[in-house]
Amino acid sequence: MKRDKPKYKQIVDAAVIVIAENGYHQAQVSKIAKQAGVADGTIYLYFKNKEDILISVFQEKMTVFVESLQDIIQNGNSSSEKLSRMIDNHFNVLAQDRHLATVTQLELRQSNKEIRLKINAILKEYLKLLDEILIEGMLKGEFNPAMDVRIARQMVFGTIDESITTWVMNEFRYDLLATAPKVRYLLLNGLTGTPVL
Amino acid sequence: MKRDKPKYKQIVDAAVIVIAENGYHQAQVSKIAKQAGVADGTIYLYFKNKEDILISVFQEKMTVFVESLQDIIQNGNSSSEKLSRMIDNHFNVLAQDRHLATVTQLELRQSNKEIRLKINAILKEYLKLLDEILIEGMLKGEFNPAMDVRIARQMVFGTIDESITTWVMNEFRYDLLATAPKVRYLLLNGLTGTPVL
Amino acid sequence: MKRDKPKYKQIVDAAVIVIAENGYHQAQVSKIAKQAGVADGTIYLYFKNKEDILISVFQEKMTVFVESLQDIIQNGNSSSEKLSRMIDNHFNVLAQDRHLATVTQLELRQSNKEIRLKINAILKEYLKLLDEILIEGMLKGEFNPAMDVRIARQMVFGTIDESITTWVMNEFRYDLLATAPKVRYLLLNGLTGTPVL
Amino acid sequence: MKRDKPKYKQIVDAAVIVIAENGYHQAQVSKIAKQAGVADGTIYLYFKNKEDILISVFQEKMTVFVESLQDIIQNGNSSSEKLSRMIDNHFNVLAQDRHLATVTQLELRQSNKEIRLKINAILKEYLKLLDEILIEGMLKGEFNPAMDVRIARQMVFGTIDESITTWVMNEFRYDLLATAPKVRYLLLNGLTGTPVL
DNA sequence: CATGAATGAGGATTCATTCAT
DNA sequence: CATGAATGAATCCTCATTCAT
Repeated sequence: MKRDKPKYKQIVDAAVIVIAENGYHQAQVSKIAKQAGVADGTIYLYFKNKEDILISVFQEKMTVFVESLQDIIQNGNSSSEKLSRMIDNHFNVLAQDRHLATVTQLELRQSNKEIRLKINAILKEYLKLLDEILIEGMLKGEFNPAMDVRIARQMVFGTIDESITTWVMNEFRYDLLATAPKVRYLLLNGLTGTPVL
Repeated sequence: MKRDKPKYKQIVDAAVIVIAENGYHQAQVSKIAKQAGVADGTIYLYFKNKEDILISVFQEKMTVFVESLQDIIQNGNSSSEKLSRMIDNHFNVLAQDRHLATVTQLELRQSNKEIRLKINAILKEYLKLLDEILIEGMLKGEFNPAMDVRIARQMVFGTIDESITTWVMNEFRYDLLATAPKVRYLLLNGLTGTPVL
Repeated sequence: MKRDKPKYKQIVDAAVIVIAENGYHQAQVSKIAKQAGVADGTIYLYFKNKEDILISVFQEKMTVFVESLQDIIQNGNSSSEKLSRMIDNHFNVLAQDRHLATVTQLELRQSNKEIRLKINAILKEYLKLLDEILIEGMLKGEFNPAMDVRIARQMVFGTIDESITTWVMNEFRYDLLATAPKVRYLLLNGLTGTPVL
Repeated sequence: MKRDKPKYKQIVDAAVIVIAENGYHQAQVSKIAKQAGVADGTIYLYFKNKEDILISVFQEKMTVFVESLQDIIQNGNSSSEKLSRMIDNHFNVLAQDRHLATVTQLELRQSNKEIRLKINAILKEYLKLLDEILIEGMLKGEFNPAMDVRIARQMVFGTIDESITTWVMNEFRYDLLATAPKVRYLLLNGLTGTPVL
């Protein structure tokens, strides 16, 4: 499997650095090759084309999220606790790797529709796990049993995503982690803090 | 004022169509000119450069949102009603113009950092109005007076944005408008539906 | 005759200023029109095309040189005195109008071969008068009767031209007029200062 | 060193031909590439941009002049002999390569100020060698010890330049080489042929 | 496996000129 | 006579990808 060869990871990591430091549109294949310490042509022994590199970057990094989330789901207690830990984990990973945060929140979104669709397909696995938490919570009565799961998932993910993107756009000027509990609280209770009928 | 001349609007509208139908990176100036029914050079009598066209597209269309929202704020009753109407308005405008939805949710985000920053600056005005609604609601006791407005705003906008983007990515396959009341309900009440302490 | 109409001269003078201040390649028709205080289209009521403007500039200004030289030839005494006065005149006119010097020595030479050929045709009249002085001097025995007039003319004109061009290129940093007598002396006596057999 | 690679010279030579045959403003990069037998993109592996090609053309060809002149200075006897050989050499090189003559005398002068300044800097080396000959001759008493070297240099170079430019403009219709000894004679003895006091 | 020199398609922008008013 | 909005042709350069070594 090519994904186990050392140069594969070498190139993926080089891509993250190059994209974070130069921006999506200035991340030429030759720059990535140089950063990875290989020749331009070598890239094409491990990746079909440039698009394949970008998607692989997302895939490799997403794996970390998915695995953490699987662990959280298996070892958590209540659904709201799982949700909290999912939020914390999401914020933590990106707060600790600003290169990665820049790449996922800003740069990779500049890719064309085709790539974005493939990225979204990869993201789906993560969102499916989120759905699991939500559904479990609904069944258990922790979450509103009448809510639309899709909308709920979009609210959770959209809020997290928007928060982190804003943080990146503001050049990491404030403490992202302090935001996590507030996000959790607001997602659970909504704007009113008490149910509106 | 050039922005009042008919050709200005003609070109902006042409740009929306061309970008929606061809994608951001395939939206050449010559295509926009052709769609607008003017010569390539005419574009440059109304716009400084291609970037200026793209920003103007966003600005012109954003004006519709901002003006509607200003109207909603002035004529609405309760804060939660204003929020509801804001959400409805946002969904309605884009549900009725799929070209525009494609452009704002997918294509325009492929632009480079410079353009994105300018787009974000325009967006701020809209978000400021959203903040007004939220703050008013907190003062009136309709919204949780203890909540962090920034996070609340990110939740509202992030949820709306994520919902619409998903709809566009799924190629408009379901009824977006049916989503609006659910989004409203979930934003107000949160996942639990009852306050969690 | 169009050349007697006030706007004709107005445009020619505007062209000199615009070319001197912006350079040949930045001297657009619209800039010349603006400087002349007329509309772009008006230019074409007085000139066939842009090339026609440039040639007219040279022609109008060359007239000054030619008329002065005709006067010098008619009123001078010895041939070497005529030559001296011709040199002085050439240096004087350009020393007093740095815009004109910039235009004739640097900017107008950036024009294409076609224009340069037409400019050279206009220059010929001036060079013919120079030939007259030289031939008269040869007949009178003031100048070497055995010399090749064409080469002699090229030496005189080439030396003057090179001197003035160097002065313009050095941004008028030294006194051009102090150069005139030295040029005259060297042209008459050559490098040796005494005849070489 | 890129300048030693065969393609470098190949492209420079192609540029001379293309410029000579099509004129400066019609010498597109793609034409030069085609003439050189390489792809357009290959040009940019050897040259930074089009301006770099043009300057390199002048530099490469000027090197021939400078090296010949250095040889002449080292191996010549009297100063006037060195001057004669310098003149002969200048005329010879251009008489034998009409493409080059067209390019240096007419086409390259159409370039913008930036390029012209760089070309002039290259030319200075050549003129410095000319100054050496003149100064040596003054010290030895072969040339007028009282003359202004700058003016003398301008006379020598201006005369040669004017002669060759005229020849090119007249489309090589007469024998340039026959001109060389006359130029030499006139430069040394001046117009009078006998000293004027 | 690895290299890196070579390829060549593709697009924003300027500006001389026209012509309806 | 005068205007100035509109025209549209024309070109340098980048960079993903290939393939001979």
